[in-house]
Amino acid sequence: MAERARTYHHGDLRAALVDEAAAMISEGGAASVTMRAIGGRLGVSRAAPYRHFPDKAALLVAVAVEGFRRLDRRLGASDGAASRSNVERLRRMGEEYVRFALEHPAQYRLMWGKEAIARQEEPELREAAGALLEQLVRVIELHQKDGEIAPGDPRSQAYVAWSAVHGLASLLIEGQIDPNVDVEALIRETTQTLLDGMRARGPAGLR
Amino acid sequence: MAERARTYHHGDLRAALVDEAAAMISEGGAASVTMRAIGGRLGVSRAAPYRHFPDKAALLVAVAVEGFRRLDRRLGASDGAASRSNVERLRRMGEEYVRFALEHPAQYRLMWGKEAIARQEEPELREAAGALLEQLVRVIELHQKDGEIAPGDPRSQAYVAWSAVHGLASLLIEGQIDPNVDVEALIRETTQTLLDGMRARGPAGLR
DNA sequence: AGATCATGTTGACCGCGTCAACATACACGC
DNA sequence: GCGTGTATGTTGACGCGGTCAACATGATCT
Repeated sequence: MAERARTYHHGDLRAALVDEAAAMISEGGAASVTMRAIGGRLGVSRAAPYRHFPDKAALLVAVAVEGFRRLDRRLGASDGAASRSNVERLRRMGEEYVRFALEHPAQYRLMWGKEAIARQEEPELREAAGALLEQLVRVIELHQKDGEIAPGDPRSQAYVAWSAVHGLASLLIEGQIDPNVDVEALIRETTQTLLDGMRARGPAGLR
Repeated sequence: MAERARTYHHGDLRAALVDEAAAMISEGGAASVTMRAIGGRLGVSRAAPYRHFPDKAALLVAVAVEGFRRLDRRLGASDGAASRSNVERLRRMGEEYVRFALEHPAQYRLMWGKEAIARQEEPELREAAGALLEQLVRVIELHQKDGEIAPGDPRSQAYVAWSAVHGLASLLIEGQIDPNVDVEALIRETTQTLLDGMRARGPAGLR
């Protein structure tokens, strides 16, 4: 958007801070992000960020929120690319989800690292993650209409699906998976198992 | 084991440090663990821990390793409690896994927070997590023999199962799940979907 | 132009991880 | 029993990082 660089105090620090923090996270992990370093890279002083964020945690929250939004958009795009009413939409979303995490491991980690970020509920974060969930719910409802997924509360089904892909992404990112494993195959197997399970049966308990 | 308290320099600092760190993590989160604070609580000075761990990260790794071992034992116990050759073993393990995470959220988070702990591969951690995986693999092999789970590489199936429960645990712990949801029901639905999916079909791709 | 606000800078403080120098207690050979 | 060495613990100091307060300066509005 507005691209003016050098005339003002800085131009658009707030946005630059978020971008730069995200970049540093990608390059050197969250630990490498320091108020001094980020200021230095942007040519401002260490305390400048405090005019835009109350503290470092707030800046990191902004980066995490941006991450959720990017992921949200990406899943939306992948969904749009699927032929409409195609039963494979959910599968594609799941695969794209995991790929996103693999491409941006440090940021993805940050999106989940509430501990290091904020202890109280950040409404913006909650909201961004909620949008992701909503998107999932809608696709599941579509699949239900096609008879591709068993009837039942789409929200709890969405949680189940989210658990599966987030868990896999997590395992992969944290290096918990044997490097000899074919990652793409594992992603496919996970989504396949998930879809099979979701198709099988209604609420629970009846085997 | 050896329980002598007050005679020696300290008695058994190393173990006490790990215990105390784990306790502090439970109470106040990982951020509340500081070399000075932990020393204070144990009546030693801030530098004392350095006689037992090269740095703070190593101490935290020890706590994480202990977490993996506890979880491993707990799953083993829950498995033993199931009647032998019962097809419900995997379900029980999955449910116990999530419950463990809910009961020890901060420690569970630490077990996955490599970022904050160590960037290079900690063999001990890897090993402890590996034991967990092995246990899963064995149970899956059993279920395959019973025809309860489709044939296929039990290791990749184990990863799929692990993904599901770890993902759910993660969502729950990080508060990503609507508090109105019935957690126990969600746990059951997740394991049920997982089991249904694993029963359905072999390798992948054939629908 | 002058007042006012937004934005940025500098100096200082404090807590934390960590190392080096020093202290002490236990262990073992005589 | 007694020195001596090693394991364990303590204290002082350093540097880094987050943050606040006081100050500076560019922008904005009348």
